Amino acid sequence: MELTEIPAPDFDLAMTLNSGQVFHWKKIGNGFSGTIGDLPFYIEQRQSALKVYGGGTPSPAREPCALPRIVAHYFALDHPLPKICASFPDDPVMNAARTFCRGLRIIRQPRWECLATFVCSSVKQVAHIRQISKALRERFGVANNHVVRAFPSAERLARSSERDLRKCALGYRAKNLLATAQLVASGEADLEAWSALSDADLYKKLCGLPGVGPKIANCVMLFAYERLRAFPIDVWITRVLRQHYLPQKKKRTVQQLRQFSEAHFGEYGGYAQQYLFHHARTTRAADLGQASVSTKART
DNA sequence: GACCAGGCCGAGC
DNA sequence: GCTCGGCATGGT
Repeated sequence: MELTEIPAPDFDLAMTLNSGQVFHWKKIGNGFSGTIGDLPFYIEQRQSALKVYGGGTPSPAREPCALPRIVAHYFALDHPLPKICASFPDDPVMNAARTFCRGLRIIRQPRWECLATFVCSSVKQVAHIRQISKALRERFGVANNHVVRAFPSAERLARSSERDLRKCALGYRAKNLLATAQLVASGEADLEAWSALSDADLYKKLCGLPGVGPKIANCVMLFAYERLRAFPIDVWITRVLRQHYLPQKKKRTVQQLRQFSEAHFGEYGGYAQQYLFHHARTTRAADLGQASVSTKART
């Protein structure tokens, strides 16, 4: 394995990998093992630098200096994070999230891997999505002699069956994953070509795929197409918006939440959303943990 | 052992 | 156009 070190200012590796945008990185020692596309990596953060072991076996097809570029691109180290955070609205909830999530970046994920993973994500907790990602990689991914296998291609999953996919604890999502894999494998859904589309057209295309609706389409736009405005609204964000931004006796409709968030969070709304999501989810989980501990102590 | 989870889809209004 | 139930499964 080659070892390189790359500068990574304004970046928190653990925060980014644990924020619920990517699900396959495994904590090992002081760092994380995972893949970027088909390449295996082990990455440790040392202050504002990353120590990168990786890329698997060096191949003549790849220039030696390519690895730092691949890593820096994946973690979007070129995103102007101070400017992005400064663009967030100035209010108590957003400010708390911004402070809590310092160094969190929106990763540039491979399109198919991101789409497939989020098709599997509906009404699943983050911990379970990780399990599904792992199961799919181990059952269908190519062995790479590494801790984490690469995500299986659309072609590979298209050749599987709903029965086999269900063995990865997918439940009813198996049918959608298979159908979407077949559309992508056949070329009918050309994920790479779609990167040239406008936000609105890309959104329509994604929503045309089995198992993809407004929420998952926005996740894929944000995490795989670098549409940093895209604002996925899941149960956590719905709670945040209803509690802190649009409190009202009469429940706001999903439509109202969409209109508000698109207008209110601006150019980097997707980043703001991710900060709000991760902060809400993490602090809520901590609260629940505390509560159960104190309950136990009392009984 | 309930309750909940990064929703989507078709059916019935 | 909108609301509502069904869908599988495991973590908390």
